[in-house]
Amino acid sequence: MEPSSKTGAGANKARKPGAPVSLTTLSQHLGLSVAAISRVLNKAPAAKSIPKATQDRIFAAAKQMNYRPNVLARSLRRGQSMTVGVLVPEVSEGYATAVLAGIEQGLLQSDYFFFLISHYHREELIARSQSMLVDRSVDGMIAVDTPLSMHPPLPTITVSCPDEHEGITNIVLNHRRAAELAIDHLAGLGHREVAFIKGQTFSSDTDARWQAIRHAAARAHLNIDAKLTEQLEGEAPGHETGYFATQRLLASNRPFTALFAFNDVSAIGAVRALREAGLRVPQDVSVVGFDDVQSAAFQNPGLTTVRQPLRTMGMLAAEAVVRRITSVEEHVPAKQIVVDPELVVRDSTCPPPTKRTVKASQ
Amino acid sequence: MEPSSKTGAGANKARKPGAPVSLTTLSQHLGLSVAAISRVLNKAPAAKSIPKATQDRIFAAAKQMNYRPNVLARSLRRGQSMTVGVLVPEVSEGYATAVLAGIEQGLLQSDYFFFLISHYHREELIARSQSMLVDRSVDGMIAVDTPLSMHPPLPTITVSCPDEHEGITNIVLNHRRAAELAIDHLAGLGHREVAFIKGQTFSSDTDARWQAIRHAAARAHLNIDAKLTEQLEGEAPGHETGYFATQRLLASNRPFTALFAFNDVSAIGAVRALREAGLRVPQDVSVVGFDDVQSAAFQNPGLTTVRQPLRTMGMLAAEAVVRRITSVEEHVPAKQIVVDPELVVRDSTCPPPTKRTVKASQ
DNA sequence: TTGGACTAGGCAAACGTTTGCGCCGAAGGT
DNA sequence: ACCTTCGGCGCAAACGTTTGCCTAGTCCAA
Repeated sequence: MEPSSKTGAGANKARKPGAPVSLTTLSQHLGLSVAAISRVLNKAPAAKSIPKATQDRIFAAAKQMNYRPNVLARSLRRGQSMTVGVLVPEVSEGYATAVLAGIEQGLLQSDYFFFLISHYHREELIARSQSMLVDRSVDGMIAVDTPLSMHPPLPTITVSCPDEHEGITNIVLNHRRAAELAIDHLAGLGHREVAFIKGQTFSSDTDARWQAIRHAAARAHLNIDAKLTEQLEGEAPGHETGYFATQRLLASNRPFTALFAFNDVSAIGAVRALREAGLRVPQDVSVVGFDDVQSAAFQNPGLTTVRQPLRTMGMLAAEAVVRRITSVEEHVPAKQIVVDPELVVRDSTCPPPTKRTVKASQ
Repeated sequence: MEPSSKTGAGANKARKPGAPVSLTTLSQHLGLSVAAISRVLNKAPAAKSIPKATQDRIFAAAKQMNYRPNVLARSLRRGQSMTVGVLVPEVSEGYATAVLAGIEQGLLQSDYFFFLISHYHREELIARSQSMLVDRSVDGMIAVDTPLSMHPPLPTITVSCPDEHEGITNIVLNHRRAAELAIDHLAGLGHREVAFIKGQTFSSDTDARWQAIRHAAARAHLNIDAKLTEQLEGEAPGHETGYFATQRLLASNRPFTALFAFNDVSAIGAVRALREAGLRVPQDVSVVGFDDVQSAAFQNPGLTTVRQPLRTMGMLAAEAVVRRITSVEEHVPAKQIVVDPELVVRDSTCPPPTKRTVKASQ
């Protein structure tokens, strides 16, 4: 007649041995209601009224039967999936990948998983990805170098996306400082004729970086020759784009003693183009990259570059999005989080050649 | 009294304007049961008995109210989450990243999403990741260059994991052919003293590749000098490992005219070590890499390498795992899927120097 | 007139959790 | 003796789907 024995014996449904063990399984095993078990296992406040002895029984049974909560059911009920969506231009070498590594680390620390989608900078894919992620009930989003197409209905953090969406926190590099590091380095070495390669139009950092460069150049009394600025072209972010941009630069037949590329990958392409034109790096032309991707140190020559703390930026993004998801209070979130660059001097820069006879040797 | 008007007027619960629209919302709007709507929207066989006019009404309302099925509820009910888990050693430049790009593409084509976890080759992390993924109710798994710790209870595809787990399909390179391509290339150029850098012990390809190399060397009547074989050491898969391995090779003071590295990343490190020792690549020492990662072409010199179709391997893995998940019939799956390598000759290889005076110049 | 067969759907159970509320007994206060 | 207050749980609804089974009407043949 006592309820425990009744429920305990009332295990009318025999469990298949292979089937996963649910709260119901446990409740039959223990002669307790699923409610009680759920509360105890989740250490809910209501579990306070349940005596220690019972709690221990519950924990022991859960461990012994290897109970694993069904995340889908829990998510459905709780209305949060412990999942965030991550949008990147693409999974390849370089920028986004390094950030992604940081995101992964940061999210995993808080028990969040993520769905990854790459959109190859195609606008309709960005839109579609955003809504697919929402449909998948992610709790938030992180967008890396991605111009968001719609205003996201979820907590969202962007990395290097300067378009000012309302209520979105942007993780951004201190562009001004970055530009000054590179420009001052080159000017300090004595360079006066510096060529520039700007980023693709679709890349979110392009404008901000360029503004910063102009500012830093003016500050260093360095003249920017419009004829010595080129732009990365094409969708693919590979080395070729930098290679071609440099070829165009060389074709203009204006002499330059240094080149500041938009990123390391294009800088590497640039080095190749210079070399093919018979110019030595750094003796004839110094080259400065941007990002400090892993392979930058192992280029030949080792690439002088402005390091972005990419992995850190990813971690910051992850922490920020989790904070936004879990914070109940709606205190207005920071508009941006600024991280600082660092100049890494390697072997691709040196003082300019003393005689001014340098020219595309052709 | 008619049921339609009754249910239609019976919309007792007013929907919050911001709340997502569910089947219930639609059913109240249409005066139909959720069951009918679900069947029609899913084009279930039972929907056949529902007239075209009603179906059209349903579709129209779903579109107009922008109904999006709740994936969690659906997954819970159906018992499948349309999600697979992907295990990689780490998100960085090189091997795993390229495979990952293929996996992403392949999965997205079939409307599968994926959870990504990297384990940094740490055994306890592999075990933990595997069970976390199972807890997240993934429908299957793909493991890239990962020694699985437990036999997975789910459809699983591995990429380059030769440990023979029962019922697992492994995507694998034709190692024999790969070795022959490289060895025959070097032997054909006239190299007789070839150094080798093997992979880290934890890397799944290491053994198979080394066997294949020995076989190919024997076939080409090329002697393998045990003193001229080194191994990558350390956990991190960066360029440094190749750099240090090459330094050890040089320290042995045995002359060699060519070096076959385990992968491109270590080959790049090797080039730097050689250069620092005063050796020119390729004039003094030819270097052959493996993988053909994106930056290989833009090394200086451009790296001769054995290309693995990494992206394709990822796509194959994705397609295979989807096939395994969705196939009802339990026909024994293929043990492995073999893909073919390709030799990419660039500028890091040439015939050996004619005079045999080459030696570590120090 | 009865009995299929077909049409057009509805009911309710399930999937596994979480959680608001309620119930019962015992202890304690007045 | 009665009321209150806990302690120790249990009931059942809810999250949003999917799906096996049912019903109510209609049409047609026997």
